[in-house]
Amino acid sequence: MKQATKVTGKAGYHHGDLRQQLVTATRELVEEKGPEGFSVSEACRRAGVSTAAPYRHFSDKTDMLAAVILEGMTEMTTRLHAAAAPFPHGSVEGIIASGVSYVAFAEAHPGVFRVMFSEDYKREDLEEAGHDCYGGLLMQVAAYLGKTEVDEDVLKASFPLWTFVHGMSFLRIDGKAEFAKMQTPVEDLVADATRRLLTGR
Amino acid sequence: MKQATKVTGKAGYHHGDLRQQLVTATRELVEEKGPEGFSVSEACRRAGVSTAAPYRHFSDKTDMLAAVILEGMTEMTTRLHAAAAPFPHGSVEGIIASGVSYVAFAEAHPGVFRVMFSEDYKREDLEEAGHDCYGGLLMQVAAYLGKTEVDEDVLKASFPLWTFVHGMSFLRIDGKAEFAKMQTPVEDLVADATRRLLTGR
DNA sequence: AGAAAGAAGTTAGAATGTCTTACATCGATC
DNA sequence: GATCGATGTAAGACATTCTAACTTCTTTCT
Repeated sequence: MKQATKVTGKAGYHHGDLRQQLVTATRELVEEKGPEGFSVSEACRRAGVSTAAPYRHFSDKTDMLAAVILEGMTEMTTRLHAAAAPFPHGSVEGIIASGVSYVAFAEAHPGVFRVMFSEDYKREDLEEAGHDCYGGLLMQVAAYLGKTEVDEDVLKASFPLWTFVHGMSFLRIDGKAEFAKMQTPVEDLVADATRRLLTGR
Repeated sequence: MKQATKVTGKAGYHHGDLRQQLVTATRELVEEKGPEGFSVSEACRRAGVSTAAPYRHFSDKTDMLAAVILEGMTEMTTRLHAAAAPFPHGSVEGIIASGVSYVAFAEAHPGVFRVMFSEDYKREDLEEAGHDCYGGLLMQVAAYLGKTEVDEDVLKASFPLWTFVHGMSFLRIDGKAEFAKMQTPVEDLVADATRRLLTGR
C-alpha cells in the first residue's frame, strides 16, 4: 500500500526518503494550485503517509515551503549560470541570456517563483541562496564594466536589470502580457531593455 | 436611507453597513498579516458579527479579497492620474511621476498590492479596473509619441515601462533593495530607467 | 395600520486543515 | 538480542470555511 519510493523497494513502516518526497509533493502542489492551494494534508496523501509524519522533518507548514524555495533558488542559480556560459564573461549577450533565463524560470515554475518572492521568508539559508543567485549577475556586470570587484557602480548598474526581468516575470505569469496586448517575444523585450539600461542605447 | 442612520455603529440586530466594514477589515488584515494571514473569521471578529454574516454579502472568501482588489485598483488609478496631472500631458516628467507613484502605492499598501497581482483573479470587473489603470499610461505614452490613439508603437513603448516599475515595486516591498545594497531613492531609479527605456538615453 | 415578503443577521454543525501528544515500529549499535 | 533513537501512526484539540435552518428587522402592499 506504500508507494514504491526507493529503487531498492522500501515498502515498510519506515518510508526511507520521506523528506525529499514531501518536498517534491509540496512543489508539485504549489505548481498545480498555487501557494494558497497547498496543504500539508494533501502532500501527505501524495506521499502516502499520515498527516503527522512531516513534523519529523519540518517544523512547520512554512518550513516545507521554505525547502521548496531553497530548491527553486538553487535551480535558478544554476540555470542563470548555464544560460550565460556560452557567451564571453561580461558580455552584454551573456547578461541578456541570464535575464531571459530568469523570466523563463518564472514561466516554467510560476508557483515556485511566486513563493520565492511571496512573503518575508527571512531565513538565513534563503538569504544566502538569494545572494548566490544575484551574485552571478553582479559578477557579469562587474566584468562588463571592466571591474574586478563589485563596487557601487556595479550595484547601480545591476539593480535595474534585475528589476526589469523581475517585473517581466510577474507580468507574464499573471497573464498581463496578453492583458497589455504585447505578444513580442520575451527574448526581444529583455534584450532591448537590457541593452538600453546597460549601454544607454 | 439606512446607511446614513447607522454610521455610528451596530445598535441593533442589523448592522447597517456591514459590507463596506468587512471590506475595510479585510483590507486591514491583508495589510497587517499579508494575503495568507487573512481569515474571514478574523474579519468578522473585527466587524463584530458572526462568521456566517459575510456570506450575505460575498459569495466567498476570495470574493472578499476581490472587493479589496477593486478598491485598491481604483485608488491606484486615481493616484497615478493625480501624480501626472501637474505635468504636461505626454511629457516624460509626467510619465516618470506616474511610475514613481506606482511604486509608492506598492510601498504604501504592500499587502493590497500583492493581492492585486497574486493570483489569477480573472473577473470581469477586475479586468476592467486594470484596463482603466493601464489605460492612463497608454494615453500618456501615446501623447509622448505624438499619436492620437493607442497603436502598436504605443503598446510596445509602454509595456517595458510598466514592467520596470512593477518589478521595482515587488523588489522593494520584498526588501530586496536592501538585499541588493541599493539605497538610491526610487525616484531616481525610476526616472533614469524611464528616460532610458523611453527616449533611449 | 398591520400583515406578508424579503433582507440581513444568528446559531449549529459538517468538512477540512494544522499541529501536538502519546504510542508503535524499525534499523543500528553495543 | 535487548535497547535506543529515528521515524512513523492514531487520536484529538482547535481553527477555519461554508451551509442550513431559524430569527429579527425593514419595507412594501393593501
